[in-house]
Amino acid sequence: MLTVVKMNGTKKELLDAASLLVQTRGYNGFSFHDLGAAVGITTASIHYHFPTKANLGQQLVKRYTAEFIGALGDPQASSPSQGLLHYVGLFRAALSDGRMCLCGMIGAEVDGVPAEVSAEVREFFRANELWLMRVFERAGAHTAAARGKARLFVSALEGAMLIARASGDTGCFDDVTKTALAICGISRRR
Amino acid sequence: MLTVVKMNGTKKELLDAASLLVQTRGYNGFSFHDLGAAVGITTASIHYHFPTKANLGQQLVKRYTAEFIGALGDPQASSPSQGLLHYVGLFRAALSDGRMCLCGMIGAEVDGVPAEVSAEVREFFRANELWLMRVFERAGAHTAAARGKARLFVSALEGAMLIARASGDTGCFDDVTKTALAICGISRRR
DNA sequence: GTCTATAATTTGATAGAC
DNA sequence: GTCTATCAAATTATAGAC
Repeated sequence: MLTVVKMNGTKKELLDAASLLVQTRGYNGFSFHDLGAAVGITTASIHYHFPTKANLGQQLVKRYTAEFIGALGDPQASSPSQGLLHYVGLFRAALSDGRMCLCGMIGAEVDGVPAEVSAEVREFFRANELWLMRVFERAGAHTAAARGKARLFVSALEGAMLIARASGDTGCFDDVTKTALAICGISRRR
Repeated sequence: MLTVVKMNGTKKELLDAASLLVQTRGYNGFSFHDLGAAVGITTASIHYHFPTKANLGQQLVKRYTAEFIGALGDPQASSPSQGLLHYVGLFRAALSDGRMCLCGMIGAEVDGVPAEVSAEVREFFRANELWLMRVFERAGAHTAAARGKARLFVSALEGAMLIARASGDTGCFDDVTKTALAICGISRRR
């Protein structure tokens, strides 16, 4: 079960700053020094809030997943095409901020991060697939077809984010989402 | 222009081992010690072949791009659907070996790697888009539509690789390529 | 080409004062 | 909660012998 946890000021600031660092440089691309400098405290103080870097990473991904799935809301609350647009919007917002999806980033590095971190990333993709499947099911797809569309959709968005950032061309992402939405979203029957 | 460079034994072994390390753990997920241990030499000896880690990364991506595009061959040598199957096969082979695409990996980490490395990654995606565009153009698509399909196709494959590895489920990749091929490849007109 | 030795910095982490 | 001080290990890199 995904639950959003309340927390005090500094801990939230640390998670926010760490999120930005991971989403731009990767889990192994930032140090406690970088993080402390971003928030204005020493590396020793970070350890008061997070005993280890692995624990920080785990809490980071847990919070991200809970907030992401929470922001998605009920997959059958609106029309399928509206739901997909909403879904795309969450990824697009991160990209506009210069960020990769947190779990897309750590998912790439999967063999280079502690096991407790990668385990949380797996949960993120499981939850995403489920949410998208329900959208496609509402649109009339049966389970297998819905899973296929869900996997294509999330793959295309993660890949498009990655390539848009690597290429320094945000338009690449918009091209892909436009095509993906046309295929999976508003599939008018002739 | 992309050219494949001849090189002696140890340097090739280093590039091969470094490739595996980057494709599994990321550029910032391995050290010269890891690399030396994999090849059986000391970190000091690595510096004889590559002055810096950034230079190693640059040569790594250059070689990868040249070999990848070289393996693709002429985009209009066979039928579009055969060409796309061949393209998918290159990604699938890496995944079967437990690897992410080298440039997909570094593309994610783009803000956390030296500029000379990220520049080479940009070139990889530019070359991929061009190759796929020529395939879709041969299939009858005009420039804009061909670019849209090319971007969707490469995005879906990179994203599917990432998620398949993160989820520990290779079937995820096969699901996506099957759908992507059905959409982009053998699009029989009714 | 590869090694030993070494250097300079960085990194994740702990102890204990305030 | 945050700091100073400190630590051990890791990391990239150089000098010079073989």
